[in-house]
Amino acid sequence: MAAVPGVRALLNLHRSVALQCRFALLPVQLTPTCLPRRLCTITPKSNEPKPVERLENESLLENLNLMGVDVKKARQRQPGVFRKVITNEHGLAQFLQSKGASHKAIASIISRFPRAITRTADHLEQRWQLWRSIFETDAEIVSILDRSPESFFRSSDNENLEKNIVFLTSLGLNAKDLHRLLTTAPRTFSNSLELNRQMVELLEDICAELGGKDPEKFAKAIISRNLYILIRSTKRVKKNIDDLKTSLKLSDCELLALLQGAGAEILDLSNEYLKKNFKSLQQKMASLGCQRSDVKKLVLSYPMVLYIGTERLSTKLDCLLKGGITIKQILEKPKVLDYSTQNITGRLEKLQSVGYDFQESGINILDTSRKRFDAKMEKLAVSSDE
DNA sequence: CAAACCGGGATCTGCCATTTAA
DNA sequence: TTAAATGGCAGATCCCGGTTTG
Repeated sequence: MAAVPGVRALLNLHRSVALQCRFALLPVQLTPTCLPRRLCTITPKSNEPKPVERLENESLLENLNLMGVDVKKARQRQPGVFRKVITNEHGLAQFLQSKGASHKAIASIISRFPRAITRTADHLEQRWQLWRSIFETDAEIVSILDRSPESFFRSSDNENLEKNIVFLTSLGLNAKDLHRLLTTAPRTFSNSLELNRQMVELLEDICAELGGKDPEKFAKAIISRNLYILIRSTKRVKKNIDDLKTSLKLSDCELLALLQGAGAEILDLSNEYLKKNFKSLQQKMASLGCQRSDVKKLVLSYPMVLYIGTERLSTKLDCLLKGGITIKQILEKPKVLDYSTQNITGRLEKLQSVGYDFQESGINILDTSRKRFDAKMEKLAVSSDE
């Protein structure tokens, strides 16, 4: 508002004074802080009060406070930043502002990832341009920074970022895939090229081991189906694949199909979670009189069932069964499990009120969008009136 | 035409531990 | 030795609608 330019002028003034002070103090400060430390290493007396080694940069603290940064939180995250002699908080703020970030967003970004203020203007511009090679607008980038400042700022290696983009493109991911990837899992692009490469190699190796003919295509398929895969550890992904294979007793061929299909989404579950969910799924199914083969069939046709937590899955199934649907029907049309228990419950009630017969009409009606469901309900209501 | 099939979109960071660099 | 860089982890679905099929 009206006050903003005034404040900024004040900040700039303050900044230039502060800089002068810092430079003026620099040679003077270095001597006394270094000297006692050296003495200490020669005669270490642990009981003596340690000389304060490096003080926090006072003008920096003041600047950040004025900018609305949550200094306490920031200090807790990255204390080292606060002892730096030269920082670029104003440069960063101006930069982000020029890209359309609000003051509030900027403060929040620095609060959550203080090291951002150590980046130079040139560096920032370069990194931004690299991101812009994937995004259409600055606004998209701003919203991601606001969501996850760490993804953008954690690495200062722009060259590595560039190599990642080249690498991912070389996998056959197109512009749209890259866009989705950077939007969804921005951390991927701050990974070292090596780390990303290792995951891709793991996937390709697995494909080859299972007798797949096109490992590159396989890796690409998994990445585009599971955008989080590259921010998982190879250890985790490998273990999940092994576990799936053994617990379901899958043939190579079945596993291959599962992984490059809907199963890709399941790979980034934590190892424990996957195991636990599989176990409880099996128990639940057994208690409903199902065979092992039923469980296998269910997982193969609808892998996301393993994504559902023990408790939730149990209540969801019970809710369906209580509504007059058989487990056999669920096995045939597992996608009904996609919907929330609340949603299912509501629909079951409505359907019951018009006397819908699941045995006769099937349960597909549960697996449909709200709009379509409501439209259908209206027709049913009319016909049941007559 | 309605029903069934099928894939996609939203979302997923913020912290801790270890290694590397200065 | 400190700070920076990097790797890793836990957490835990739901919904929509274009297209094909019958």
